[in-house]
Amino acid sequence: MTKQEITSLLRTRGIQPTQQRIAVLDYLQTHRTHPTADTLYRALVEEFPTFSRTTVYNTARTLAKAGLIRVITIDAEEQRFDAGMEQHGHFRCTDCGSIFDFPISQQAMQNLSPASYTPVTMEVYATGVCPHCQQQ
Amino acid sequence: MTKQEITSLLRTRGIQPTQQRIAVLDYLQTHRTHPTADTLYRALVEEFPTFSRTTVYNTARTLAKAGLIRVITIDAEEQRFDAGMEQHGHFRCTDCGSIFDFPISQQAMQNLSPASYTPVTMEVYATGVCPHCQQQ
DNA sequence: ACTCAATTTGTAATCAATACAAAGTTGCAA
DNA sequence: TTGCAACTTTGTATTGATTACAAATTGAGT
Repeated sequence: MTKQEITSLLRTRGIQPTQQRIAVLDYLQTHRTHPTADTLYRALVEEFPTFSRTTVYNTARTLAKAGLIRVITIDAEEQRFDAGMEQHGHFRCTDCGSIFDFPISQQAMQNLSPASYTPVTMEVYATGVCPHCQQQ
Repeated sequence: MTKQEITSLLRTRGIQPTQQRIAVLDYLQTHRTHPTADTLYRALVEEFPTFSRTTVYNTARTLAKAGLIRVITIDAEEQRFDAGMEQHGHFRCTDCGSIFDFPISQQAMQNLSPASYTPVTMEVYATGVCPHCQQQ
């Protein structure tokens, strides 16, 4: 997605397309690494010398509320952000700490939905050792 | 589960059945309310006047490592504990903050499992407004 | 009882996240 | 363009859950 497209996307959601917001969403769309707030800050302060950690949190909350990103709490330590809005699960390696996406079929996801509630969001978190670390 | 049963359960897992550990596991098995560390502390300090918050965390980690309880991170704020080891998902109401269990069929859970990883644990978190809050 | 290791406990420290107010920016109307 | 009001960003101070740590206590085996 180009910055132009991000700008109009934000506008359609009623969010002022500020430089910082565009940069954060752009970064998350480009880097599907589920970064923490700190990682995001360190990356973007290069581009915006006055960038602030508070802005990361403010922006993330704004984008999450608008359904443009999701907040991942698979790691109890700190929250992570993901611009991948299509259906998928997250796998965290207990060895290297990396977080990987894995596909979940539409059918499998629908089967999960609890009968007595009407969930707005649904997250699937798996934990174990990733293939790479298993080889070690 | 009686305290006797909890005691031998701990023994079979190679965990010293101390008063505090028995009390924590007993509380979690009796109260399926997904309490926070603080809630657990306030409840148990009544019984053990010298009870400490640190013990809550120590004990929880020990029990979780042994597979006797699970740590729930559906709420980014603070972690919660659950002695329900059978298969189920968690629903958090964004209004009242309560967390409810909901059933997940064996089949549905197996369908989730990612092909490229071998997960050790799997959590399903749903968020929305619970029936009770929807009536308001 | 005695001893050594495991556990508990209280306090201090850590650190992610938030509160807040000042400074900066943007949109809009005249 | 100018000015104003609302919104955003930013830096600092604060909060609050969790962990580190060392002293005190408990427990198991001899």
